[in-house]
Amino acid sequence: MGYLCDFCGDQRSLVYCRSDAACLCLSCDRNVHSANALSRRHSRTLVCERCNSQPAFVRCVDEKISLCQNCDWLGHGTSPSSSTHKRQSINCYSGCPSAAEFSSIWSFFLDIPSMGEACEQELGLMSINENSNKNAWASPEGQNVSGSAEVTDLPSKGKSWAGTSSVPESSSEPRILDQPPGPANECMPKLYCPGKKVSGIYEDDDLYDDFIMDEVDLQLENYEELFGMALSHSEELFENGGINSLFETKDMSASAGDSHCQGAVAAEGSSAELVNAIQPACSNAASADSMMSTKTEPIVCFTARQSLSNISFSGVTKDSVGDYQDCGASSMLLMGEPPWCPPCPESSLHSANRSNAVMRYKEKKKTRKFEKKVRYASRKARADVRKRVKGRFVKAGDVYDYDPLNQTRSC
DNA sequence: CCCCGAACTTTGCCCACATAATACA
DNA sequence: GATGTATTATGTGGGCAAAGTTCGG
Repeated sequence: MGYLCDFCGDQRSLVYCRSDAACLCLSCDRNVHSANALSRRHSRTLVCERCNSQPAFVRCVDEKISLCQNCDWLGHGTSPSSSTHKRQSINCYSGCPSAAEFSSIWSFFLDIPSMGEACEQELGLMSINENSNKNAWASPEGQNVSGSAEVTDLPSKGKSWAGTSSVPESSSEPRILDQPPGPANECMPKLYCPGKKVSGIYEDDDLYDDFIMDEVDLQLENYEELFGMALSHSEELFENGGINSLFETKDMSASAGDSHCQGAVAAEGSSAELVNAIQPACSNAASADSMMSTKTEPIVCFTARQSLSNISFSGVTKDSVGDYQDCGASSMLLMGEPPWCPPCPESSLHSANRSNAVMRYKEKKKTRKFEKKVRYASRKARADVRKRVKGRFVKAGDVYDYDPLNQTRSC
């Protein structure tokens, strides 16, 4: 990734696609992401104008520059003078927005010289016809209408998510960025802690009042049919790094009963408000891989499409649930109760069912095959016939204790 | 309920080498 | 820009050791 478009190698890259881990010019962005419904859902954002390699996460109003989290910290976190710069979070988009629509997403859109030019050239005649589905266009990562939100504390010091595995967070609630980046990752867990009133996240959002996973029948018995349909899709998403579901905890049983803060939830819903309310925890977030590698903070990102009473989780399959190690997320899904939901009497009524569900889940997981994907069949073929000593390859001609071909030993 | 040790399970590393990827002329 | 050569990086599987987990006393 660099200054030039990863696709055409000709134009300047302006947009970063996390799913493709690619920097693209507007023209290629449109071409690539109008190919099919899946690619259209790829979430994109601006490229950091400083390092030109990472997705921009915030825009410095004073400097008129879009920055990734790392560059933001380097630029604003270390210098007292620049730390007071006003910054806006940059939100993601999907679909193939027109110039006007870009402007509505990013109020600063036309302030970006290269964007303005490119836009006139490349997007002038574009429309959003193919995005008749508002959801595809509506920011899958939960930007608000303006497409940008002023934020205060940006995750920062020592938490460069670009290079490490921390997860940046942002809030849908506009906040002023008048302070230097503070300690990272403080906000995200708090956002979803039960019992903690999170200002701005829930209070203005009626939808959230109804967003209770218990209403969603996500019992284990259903997960086959629930996830089955998403299987192929999710595989592609996982392969492409376009992961909507990011799970990372170790112990399902522990987290299953854990009502305390288990992580962030990002959702892409039919309701923009819902989206706004919950997705920002992961919006503008680290690339999927960095999120995946986050060991310290359990992260749950799911995609809810459709009404709340009929949520499906794209990107979450029965396998992906298991693949991510019995995590809080899977338990959440399987138990039909969000991890941030405080214990309540009703939930105890279902404890028996839950135990059964967990048991069945564990058994299923036990028998599940972890299929390894072989990238180079030729290498596999060679490895399959290579002689070994205690499992290790040996030089040709050396004594061996295992020959896969005839299961004999030379010594 | 807590602690300890044994048994069991999971994870990650090692090896050689063909081949893919990259750099350079 | 196209081609050829040299160098570097990658990936493949079975066995082992270490780490982690479970379970019974």
